[in-house]
Order: sequence, then structure tokens, then C-alpha cells
Amino acid sequence: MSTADDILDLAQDYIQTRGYNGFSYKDIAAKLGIKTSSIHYHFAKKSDLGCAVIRRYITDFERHVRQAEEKEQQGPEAAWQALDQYLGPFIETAHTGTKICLCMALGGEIMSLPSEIRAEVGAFFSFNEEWLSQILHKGKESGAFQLNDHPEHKARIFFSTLEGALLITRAKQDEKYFKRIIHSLKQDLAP
Amino acid sequence: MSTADDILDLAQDYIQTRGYNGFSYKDIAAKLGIKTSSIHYHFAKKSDLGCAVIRRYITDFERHVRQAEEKEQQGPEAAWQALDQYLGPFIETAHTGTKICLCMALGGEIMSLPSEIRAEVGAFFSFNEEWLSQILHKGKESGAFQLNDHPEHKARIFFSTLEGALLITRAKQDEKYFKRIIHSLKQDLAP
DNA sequence: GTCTATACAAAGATAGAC
DNA sequence: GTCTATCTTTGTATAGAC
Repeated sequence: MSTADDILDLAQDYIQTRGYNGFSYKDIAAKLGIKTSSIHYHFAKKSDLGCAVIRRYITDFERHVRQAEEKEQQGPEAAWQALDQYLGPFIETAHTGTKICLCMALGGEIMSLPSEIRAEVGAFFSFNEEWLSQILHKGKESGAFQLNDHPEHKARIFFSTLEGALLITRAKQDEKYFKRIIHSLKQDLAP
Repeated sequence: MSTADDILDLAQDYIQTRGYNGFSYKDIAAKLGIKTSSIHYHFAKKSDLGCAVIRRYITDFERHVRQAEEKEQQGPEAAWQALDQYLGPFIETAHTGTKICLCMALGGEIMSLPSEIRAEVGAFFSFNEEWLSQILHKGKESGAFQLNDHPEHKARIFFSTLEGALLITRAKQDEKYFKRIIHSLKQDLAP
């Protein structure tokens, strides 16, 4: 792992815990045992670092979701497996007890962020909704899911709930809270 | 309106738009045409200001919700009226296009906040869940609502969705998004 | 690629005059 | 209650040596 990767890892960790405006180059430098000027060598400005973090996050997330699509061939169990694959990172995040979704953290301070980062946050949210919408639609066709609303609407509700629950779970320091939400969300889709 | 109130108003506005770590005494002083030392006279430390803002916010919110309880006497329409009264501030916030719920904004940076503020954020979330849980329970009894889950679980889902949707709506700059979520949430409760 | 040195502005805060 | 003045620390960033 290169220094640049170490910096990205730490920056992402800081954003997910303290927010973009809640950490500095000094924090990262101290943890890595280097000087802030070394970080500026890899990422000239803080906004460059922020952009790099969110782009990597989205790329990794989309790769993860594409693996879910591979599982989701046809048949009822496949749709549920794809949904579980999708939910994995959210459950892991909740499990930390200290982090929320990176884009949720950035979304909370979005009016103070450079426009490049704003755009990425919006794109992440749209991607999730569209992907969920598709899988809900397919799951409905295959009989895996039963929906009381249009797939697009259901997808938005589902995603808003997931993200909101992550933040609230952390504030309450109660991982069980999140698990119950996941359970209710899945139950709501069951035929 | 006193200067202290003006400071509180501006601080709240800044937190809801830019986050707690996204504004400074200088920002507020500039807007009010005073010096930062004058703000320190009213609120010695930034954390004092933060605490005052969230405490006022919660007090005002609880007063608003208590008015909803008065509407919620008995009968099916009453439960729906109480719910609409409750939803008012969320809809107003979404309408600004720039703000999210104060506690959501603080919740996003909670790991960087003083413990007094952390505790208030958690209390706000718990209050909302408990209030919603009660009204869902009563509405179910009166036949106003039909629930496919326990009132406590439904309340948590409902609240998580509401808060998550506020943040996502702002990031996407699409108020219609929030209105559709509200519509779906209400439809889901209808018998 | 990392360091030292440095600049320069911003942030949080205090002391004391008016 | 607000001001001026001051202080300290932090944050972001650059120049140039190693």
C-alpha cells in the first residue's frame, strides 16, 4: 500500500466519523508519522483529497454492487441474495459504531463543500436509487418481492430509510436498532 | 429580538446548512455587523452556543408536537391531523432547499462534537420515535392507520425515512422528491 | 517522496477600555 | 453590551533542500 492509499484511507475514515470539516492535514500527518507537506505532495489541496476519497468510494461501491448483479440471475432466491449483497456495506458500517455512509456524512455539510464533491454526492444517491429500483422491479416480476408501491418510489423510500437509520443508529449507539430496521425493510418486501 | 436571539438564529441557520464545523464566530459577526468578542460575551465558547441552539430547537419542536397532541383527541381524522401537524416542520425544512433537520446535521458530525451536544441529539431522536410510536399506536386503535409492523418498529422506520429523505432531497436539489416520500409514507399507513 | 522552513489567514478565546 | 487589542493555536498551502 502506497502512502497515497494510506492518506485516502485515513481521510475516508475521518470524513465518515468526524465529517469533512472535522479533520485536517495535521490529523492525518500525525497518524502516519509524516509532515503535512508530504500530504500536499500527493493531494495539493484538501478538496483534491476529498474528491479522490469520494471517487474511490463510489468506484468500490459500484464494483460491489455489480457483484450483486451477477448473483441476481433469475428466480426468487437470487433477488434476495442480490439485496443481501447490496446491504452488506451498510451493515458493516453500522457495525463500526463510529461511521456512517461517506456520502451521508458529506451530504450533511454539502452547502460548505466544493461543487465537484457536491456533484459526486448527488450522483451516488441517484445511483443507489436507480439500482434499487431495478432490483425491486425484477424481484417483483420473479415473484420474490411484493410491492405496495411503484419500484422507483419504493427504492427511494428504502434508500432514505437505510441512510437515515445509519445516522440515527450511530447517534444512539445501538447497533440492534439498525438490524431491526433492516429486518423490517426486508419483511416489508416479502410476499 | 435581542442580540443573543439573533446570534442563535444565525448559528442555527449555519448548522442546518453548513454544519457545526462549517461556520465560525466571524461568519455570524460579519452578518450581524458586530465583532466576534461581542458573541463571546453572550456565548463564551462555541460549544455553549451549540448547546443553546439545540436546546431551543428541541424545546420549540416539543411545543409544536404538543399542539399536535391537542388536535389528536379521538377519531380517525384527528390522528391524521396530528400526523400532519408533526410533519409540518419537516416539509418546511425541505422547502428551503438549503437546510436539513438541525439534529441530522449535528448527527452527521457527532463524533467531533462535545458530549453535551451528542446527548441532546440522541434525545431528540428518541423523542421523535417515542412520539411517533404513540401516535401510530393510537391511530391503529382508532382505525385511522393500518400497520404491517409493531408501532415502535414502524415509528423508527418512519422517522429514519423522514430524516434520510431530507438530506437526500437537499443533495439532489429536488423538493418533489421529498413530497413523494411523504405521500408514500402516508399511503403506507392508510387502511 | 519527504523534509524544513515559512507564510498567512482563520479560528477560538481573553483582557480591559468605553 | 460592545468595542479595541491581543494572544495562541490551528489550518491550508508553498518554496526549496535532501
